[in-house]
Amino acid sequence: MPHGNGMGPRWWHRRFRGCGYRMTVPRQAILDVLSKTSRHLSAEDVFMAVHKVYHHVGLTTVYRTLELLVQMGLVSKFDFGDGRARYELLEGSKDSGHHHHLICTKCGRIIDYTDFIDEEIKLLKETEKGLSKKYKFKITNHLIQFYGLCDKCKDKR
Amino acid sequence: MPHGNGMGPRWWHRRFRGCGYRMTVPRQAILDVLSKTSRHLSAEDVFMAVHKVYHHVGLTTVYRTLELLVQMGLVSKFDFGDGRARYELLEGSKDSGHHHHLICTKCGRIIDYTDFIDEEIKLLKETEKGLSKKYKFKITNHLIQFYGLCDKCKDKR
DNA sequence: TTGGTAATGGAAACCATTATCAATAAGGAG
DNA sequence: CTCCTTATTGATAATGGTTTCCATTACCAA
Ligand SMILES: [Mn+2]
Ligand SMILES: [Mn+2]
Ligand SMILES: [Zn+2]
Ligand SMILES: [Zn+2]
Repeated sequence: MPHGNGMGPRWWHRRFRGCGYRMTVPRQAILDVLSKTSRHLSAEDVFMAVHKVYHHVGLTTVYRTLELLVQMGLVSKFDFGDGRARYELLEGSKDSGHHHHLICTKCGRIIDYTDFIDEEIKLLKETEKGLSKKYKFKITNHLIQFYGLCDKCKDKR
Repeated sequence: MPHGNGMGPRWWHRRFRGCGYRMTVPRQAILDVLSKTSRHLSAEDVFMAVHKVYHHVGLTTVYRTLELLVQMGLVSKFDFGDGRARYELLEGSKDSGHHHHLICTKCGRIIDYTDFIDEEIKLLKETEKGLSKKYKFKITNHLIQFYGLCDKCKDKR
């Protein structure tokens, strides 16, 4: 499900320059790949996709760039328990684009959902307030994942 | 914070035998270590603790046993993002003992909390209901972690 | 166009976890 | 208690995702 939000090469370029980074061919290519999928790609997935177009881009650069993008807040990094990190371009600036995951423990399918985010955010606020008071802990982020069986795996066997 | 709930060597022995497994010295030792701490130990942590008493127990066995305990439902396995799995004995049988985590992104401190579990469970139920309907997804488990700064790290710098 | 330096990529290192396999020992039968 | 079956163990090697190294390349401000 390729998206066509307002972001693109020009925007990224500005963003990079604004942070004092250079916009390079590998970085551009990696962002292109990420922006053209709604799947949760591993570093190697990204590498293979980029490699089809730019044979010279190395896996090391993919790792480095993904880490940079995460650090810049453009990309989220997840661990779904399959032994490799998975990356996903954050759409929209700031908090829009934030979502949670349903993970099928049988086939590994990942489902993004945003439907109930509002209620979860409310819970988050309350929890944050309570925990801040009790543990003097300043919450800056959260991770919520549900595990179970997807429709395809639920029935058979 | 060593706990003294109703479980112990005898109980574990029955549990193992009930599953058709043998109760061995390494397994006993690993359970002892896990039951005497409230920290979230890595496999190597467990190995080192066990090694002090039983020099002959190998790291491989620690990994194998921890995996077995997870699979038996006696131990939870977590990923706090530091590149190694962390294990924790589940106290109480069944769902009691279930809790969530506050993770300090600066010093790595982990705080268990159960205070707001009830509200989260309520949210979970609602979410589960909604998601089941919309995505035909059967939720069996969930992971909720809050990231931020602990009281010690919040202030300085 | 050029120079300073950030960025790159191939290879090697790293490191948590897993696979191998011969030796060991738990525990049921007798 | 002893024997026997076989689950379990542990030293070692292998695996595989991620990082580190470092000489080379190429952004981009001047
Ligand atoms: Mn997602
Ligand atoms: Mn815990
Ligand atoms: Zn599935
Ligand atoms: Zn801290």
